[in-house]
Amino acid sequence: MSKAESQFSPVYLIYGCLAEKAAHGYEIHQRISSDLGFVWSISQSQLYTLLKRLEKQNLIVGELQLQDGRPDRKKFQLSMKAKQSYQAWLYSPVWVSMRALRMELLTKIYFLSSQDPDAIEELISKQIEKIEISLKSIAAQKEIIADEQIINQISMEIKYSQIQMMFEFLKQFNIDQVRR
Amino acid sequence: MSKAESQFSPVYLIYGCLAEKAAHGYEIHQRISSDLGFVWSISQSQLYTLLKRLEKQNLIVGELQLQDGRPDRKKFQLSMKAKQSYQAWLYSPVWVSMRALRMELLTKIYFLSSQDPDAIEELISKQIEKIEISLKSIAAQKEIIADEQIINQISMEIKYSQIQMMFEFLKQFNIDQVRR
DNA sequence: TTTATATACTCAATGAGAGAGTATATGCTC
DNA sequence: GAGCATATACTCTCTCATTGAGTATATAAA
Repeated sequence: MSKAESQFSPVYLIYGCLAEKAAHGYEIHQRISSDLGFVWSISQSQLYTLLKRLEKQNLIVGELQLQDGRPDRKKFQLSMKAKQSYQAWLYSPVWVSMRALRMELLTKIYFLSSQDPDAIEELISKQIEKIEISLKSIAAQKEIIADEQIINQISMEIKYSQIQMMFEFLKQFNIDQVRR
Repeated sequence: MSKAESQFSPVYLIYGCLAEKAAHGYEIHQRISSDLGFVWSISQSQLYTLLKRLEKQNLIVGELQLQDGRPDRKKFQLSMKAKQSYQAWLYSPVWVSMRALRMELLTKIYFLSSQDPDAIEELISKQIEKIEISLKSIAAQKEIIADEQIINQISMEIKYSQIQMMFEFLKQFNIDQVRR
């Protein structure tokens, strides 16, 4: 399980927000908290830290806006590179783990629902395929480790049931729910 | 969800190993990888970093052993304080989240199975109670957010199903499996 | 003879995440 | 009209998690 596969940092959450329109930190945080508050919980400071890092890496570009009566703020836009990596991310199914399926896949569906609702169906069917393959490989692994430490076996059993559950869930997922 | 409730760092994994006998880093890593490799994946360097931190905080005490033909090594023991916190941890049910139920609870069961197998039953029944309460509160929350962003609702739905699954799993858990 | 594996640990660097702090304006209550 | 909470907007510090690569020696396998 490589880093790229297993780790999903909130970077794409920022990209997703900025893909629709340039925004400043506070605004992004508001949106995430209200629309995805049960999927992600990201603190203000964490978000700002992340924005700074992305700006330093030239993945997003900030422009300071002076306001009076209000604190100044910095409006961010996606760089070309970030735009591309966001697009690639948005349309591809996630690595099969419960965390990714719950957090990352739902996030993709959320952004697709306002940015490209017609693509949701295909994403989900690609995801279902990927899960199917994964279930088979977990089943095979279960056989292999049948003589190992019982705790490992139980752990794998639980993992299997969870993914199976997501499999069923996605198969009967009603796309109209998330269409706007 | 406070840090203490939600975060389970591998610290207790180390405590659990050292509770049985003093050991050095390499040994601990071997044991975790083979017995709990599907539950945890912790790199060598992460383990050594952690050992250093715990030693610095006087939670474990290390003693350098010079070897010839082999690299020197450091044998660690639990401090009194760590022993107490380990005992308290070992017998209490975990915070209800999938991650904790899969990783932390199984780890407790694993250590109990060699350190105090008779206590497993009570731990599981306490855990079941705790899950029951949690399921009720999630169900109530589902009602409350029924008008919120659909993605949040779906996320909560998934969470509920997962925990329900663990609930059923624990209710029919056969303790003899893990008894030695 | 070379190469992989086992033993044992170090170091550097990045990233995640919590927590508290700063500053100003508006609205609301007593 | 005095005080107090809330909304706007962002900063700073610190700890801990995690990866990746490197060091050094001995033995077993090819």
